[in-house]
Amino acid sequence: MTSSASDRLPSADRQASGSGRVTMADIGRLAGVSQVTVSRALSDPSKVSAETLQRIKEAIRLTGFVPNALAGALASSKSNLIAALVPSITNVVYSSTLHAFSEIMRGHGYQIMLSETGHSQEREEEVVAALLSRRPDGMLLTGVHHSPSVRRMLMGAGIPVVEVWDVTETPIDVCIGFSHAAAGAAAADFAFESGYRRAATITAADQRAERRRDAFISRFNQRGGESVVKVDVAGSATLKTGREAALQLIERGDSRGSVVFCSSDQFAQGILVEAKARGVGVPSELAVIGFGDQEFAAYTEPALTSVRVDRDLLGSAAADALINRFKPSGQATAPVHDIGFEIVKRGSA
Amino acid sequence: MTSSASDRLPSADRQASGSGRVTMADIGRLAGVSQVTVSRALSDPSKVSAETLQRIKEAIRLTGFVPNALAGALASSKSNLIAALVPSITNVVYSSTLHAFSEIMRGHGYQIMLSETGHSQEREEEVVAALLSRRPDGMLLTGVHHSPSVRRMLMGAGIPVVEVWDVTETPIDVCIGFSHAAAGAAAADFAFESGYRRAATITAADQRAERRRDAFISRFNQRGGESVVKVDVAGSATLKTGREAALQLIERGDSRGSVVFCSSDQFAQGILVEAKARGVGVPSELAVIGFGDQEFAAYTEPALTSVRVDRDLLGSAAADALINRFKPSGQATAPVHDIGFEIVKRGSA
DNA sequence: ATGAAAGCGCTAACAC
DNA sequence: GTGTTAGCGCTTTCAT
Repeated sequence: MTSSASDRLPSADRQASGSGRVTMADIGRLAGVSQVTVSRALSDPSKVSAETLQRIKEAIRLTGFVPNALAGALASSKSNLIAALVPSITNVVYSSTLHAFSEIMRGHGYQIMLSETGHSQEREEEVVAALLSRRPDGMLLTGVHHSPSVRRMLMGAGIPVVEVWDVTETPIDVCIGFSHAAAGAAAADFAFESGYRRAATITAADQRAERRRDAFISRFNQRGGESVVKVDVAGSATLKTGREAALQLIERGDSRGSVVFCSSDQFAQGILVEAKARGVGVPSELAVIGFGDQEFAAYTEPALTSVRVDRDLLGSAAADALINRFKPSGQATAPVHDIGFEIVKRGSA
Repeated sequence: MTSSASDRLPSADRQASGSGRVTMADIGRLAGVSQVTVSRALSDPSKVSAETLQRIKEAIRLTGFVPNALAGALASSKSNLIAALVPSITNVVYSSTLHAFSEIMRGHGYQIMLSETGHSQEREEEVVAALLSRRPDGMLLTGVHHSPSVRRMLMGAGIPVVEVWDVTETPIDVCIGFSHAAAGAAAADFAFESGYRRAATITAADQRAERRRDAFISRFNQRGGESVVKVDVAGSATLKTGREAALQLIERGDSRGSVVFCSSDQFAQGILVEAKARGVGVPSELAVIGFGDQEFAAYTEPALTSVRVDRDLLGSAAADALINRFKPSGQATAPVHDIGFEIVKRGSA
């Protein structure tokens, strides 16, 4: 009987009105109560008598009612929506942070609105404006370099904002990351102390990668290393471009004994492959330092020496910071949280 | 004067009211027009006189007004929100489809609400319900196997739904993908015709991968190949687990001359690395077929033979299908679109 | 425990 | 070209 009743519902017809049309008022009518009571039953069942609750639940089941969160958000000024901006979701480095972030936010009842900025500030401006119109309760930003306009919009929005993957003296609100300059310098120290006196860099078109590169070069020179060979790659880091860059280096002829500081493990793996294909020994003839310590880094041959960053922690700490800001007690979060990094020594350097 | 005026705005104070409090009515007051005129100026400037438009724009600039899309959506029953569900965003295979999809949707003014299902049907149910309450104008689903409850909710919602990465006789609405059974069988044909008579599979815990595996085995046997060695990996496909699986195969001793059909290029790369580390020749002693033809597949040593699927096309075709359904003329889209696949022969098999 | 009224900030008719 | 009047479907506040 129950199933046959629900089978007859008009909502089974997808091009027809559908459950989108059922409102709390309708449920109330079916359950013999007012619309507010339905609202209460859903937001805090303890405020409603057991029998009423039963009838309401039954009516919801029968109609396939789905509450309209848009209306709820408008009335309560709480959207339960979080906007998240990443340079690119196809880059594991960012998507893993996003994953960790959204898992936690989801657990607290928040939905994620995602947008990619593609490393472009203009794009970020458009996207931030569009997202803010959706009245998110909070926002996740990647990086700390934003246009004045973006900063203004965000400050004006009056919502918690977390910037990840970098640190700065002037966060918009909360900021969780590490110093890319420090990472580059640490890599240079590591290289120098491992005995290398010649070095090269392979860097993708990413602001943060460029800061690591610059810090690496400056520190390496400062400690007395030879002048560093700089290879900049236009797009993003791939195994392919890594191989090409490696080839460039190898063909220069003067790369023997160099250590190559890569802006990502993809590049580093490319060097490994190209070196193996050309019979160049790693690390004996060419040493490699990756960045990101991606999942595969420990399993290449030789295993990659890489700069490890806890990408998941970046995401989960960002989520925790937001959640914390939502509490009335909020504000307790430190404005800047440096999670640091670690150089993981393996076989490649 | 202009800048000093805006500098004094309360919206510059982030913990204060912020721009979130400015409404169209406020803008109207400042510009000396009614609220509706402001609404018109924003949605269709041609409906408003040039001078009025100017004053409205100025007022918006001064206040940092950001329209409330929540209210707009409620009033117009058009949210400009699209819900997208993927098993995992850290898997490039899915994130690239999502990327292509969201680029196009963004170009048409739609925002993406993202959720991960982690290959779990229960999880998908929760997530679909939560997302539907946000009244998205359309939804992207990965895969075609959904619980009855999900199908019911979606049919009831009366919005366009695109299922990607698979095909089925019974799509919820529109479906764009390819037959995994056909892909597995094609790989078996390829292997057999390449002369291999022994085979193995390495498969991650993914429904679609399992269907490819089963079809591979059944076709390989059917054509007279030896019984296929099946290695199933619990989690997702990584270089690490690929190496481990390869080791398992190699240590069995009877793998010489086998071809291994992998559920992803990550696995395939793992086999390559492990084989090289153990001095096992590829493809002479062990041949490898990957799946996905990821960016790196062409640049490993040897380059990977893999089943190529146009992941971007999957995303962009899905977006086009939705956009098309939104047009009054809509419905013209074919319910099922099989984009096929292609076996790319390289060095590994 | 439940209801009535007001209103969130917009868009959609319909006037003029 | 612009204003007025009604809602959209909820939550909030105040009664009862």
